[in-house]
Amino acid sequence: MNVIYLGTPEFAVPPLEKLVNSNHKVIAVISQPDRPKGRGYKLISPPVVEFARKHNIPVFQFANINKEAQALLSLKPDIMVTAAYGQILSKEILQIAPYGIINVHASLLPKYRGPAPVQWAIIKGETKTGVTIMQTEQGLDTGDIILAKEIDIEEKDNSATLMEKLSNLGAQALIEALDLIEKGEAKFTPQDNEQASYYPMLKKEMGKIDWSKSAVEIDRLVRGVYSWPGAYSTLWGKKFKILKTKVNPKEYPLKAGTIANISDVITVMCGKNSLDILIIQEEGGKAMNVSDYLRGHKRFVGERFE
RNA sequence: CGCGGAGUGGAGCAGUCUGGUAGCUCGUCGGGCUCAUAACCCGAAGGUCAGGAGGUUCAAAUCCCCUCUCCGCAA
Repeated sequence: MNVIYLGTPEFAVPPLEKLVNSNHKVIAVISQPDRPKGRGYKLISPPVVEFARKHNIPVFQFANINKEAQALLSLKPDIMVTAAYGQILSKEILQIAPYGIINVHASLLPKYRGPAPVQWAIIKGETKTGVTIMQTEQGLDTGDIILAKEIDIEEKDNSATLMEKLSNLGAQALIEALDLIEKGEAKFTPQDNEQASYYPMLKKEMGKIDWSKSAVEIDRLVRGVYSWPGAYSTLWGKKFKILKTKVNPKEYPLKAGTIANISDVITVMCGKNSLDILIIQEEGGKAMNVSDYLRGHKRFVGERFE
C-alpha cells in the first residue's frame, strides 16, 4: 500500500524504517516544522525528517496540517499512519485515505492514553506495558484497536530504554497491522472506556524530587522522567540532576532528604527506606558516576537536599 | 549573535580574585607489612595547566584578546 507517514520524535523513526523496508511504500513523510533548540537556539529538524531526507522520501513540515488537505489528497495515499506526530487531525484529514488512518501508541490501550504513556507507566509502577495499533480518530487515543503487543517493564528500565524497546515493538506491530488491513483481515475492537486512563504531558517541575515520598516511588520517578525532564533536587543552592538510583531498604533516623551515608554511592533518606544515588550531574557539569564525583568533592554526610 | 558554568597527569577536583618553583583524593607501577584484603606503610611514573611561535609583564594555569570543545538554564 502507499502510505503517508506522520511522525516527529525519535520514537517514530524505527516504525518508519521498518515500513520503508517492507512491501509497503512510503510516499511521503509529514512532520512538525523545525524548531529552535539547544544553546544558541539553532534550528533543529525532527529525527523523522532527518531519516526521511537520508532515504530521499518527500518531506512536508506543515505548520498546520489541517489546512493542507488538498496537498495530501493529491499524493493519493491508500492509508496514513501516525506515530507521535504532534498535531491533532481534523475530520477532513482523517478521511483522506481510503483505508483510513492508524496510529502507533506506546501503551496497552485503553490505559495510558495521552502523549507520555511510557513515562507514566514507569512512574505508576506498572510491571508491563506495550504498544497498540489503533485507528486514529478525533478523540485522543480513543480509536478502535487493531492489535496490541505486550512487554515487561524491567526494574532497570527507564523511559529512554523502554521507549526504544516499544518503538521497535511498535514497528513490528505496525507492519502486521498494515498487512492485515491490506488483506482485509483486520478486526477493529472498540476500546473499553470504563478501563481507560489518560495522563498528560510531563512538565519540567515534575522532575523535582519530593524526598518525603518512599524510595520506591522516587526511584520510579527518576526512571520515568529520564531523560526528559530528568529528576532533580537542590543542594547548596545548586541543581543536581539525579540520573540513576537504586532503592536501599535501610532506614536512618534522619529527616527525609538528608544524606545518610557516603560510600561508592550517596545514600539519601526518603519518606520510607533510603535511596542510593548512582549517577549524578551537578549544574553546569557533566553526568558522572557518584564514585567519580566523590573523588573531587568534599564528603557531605548530614547535608540535606531541599 | 538568548543567559550562565566549565576545560589543570588515567578519573574527579583545588590553585585563577591577591601573577613568581603545579597540588589534593583515587587509580596505575614497584616495594613493605599481613593468613588475607577495596586495609595500612614506603617509593615511582605520568601534566608544554583545551588551542593561539597572541597581548601585558622581569615573570602568566593565574590578567587582556581570539578560537575550539563540553555542560546547566531556556526552548
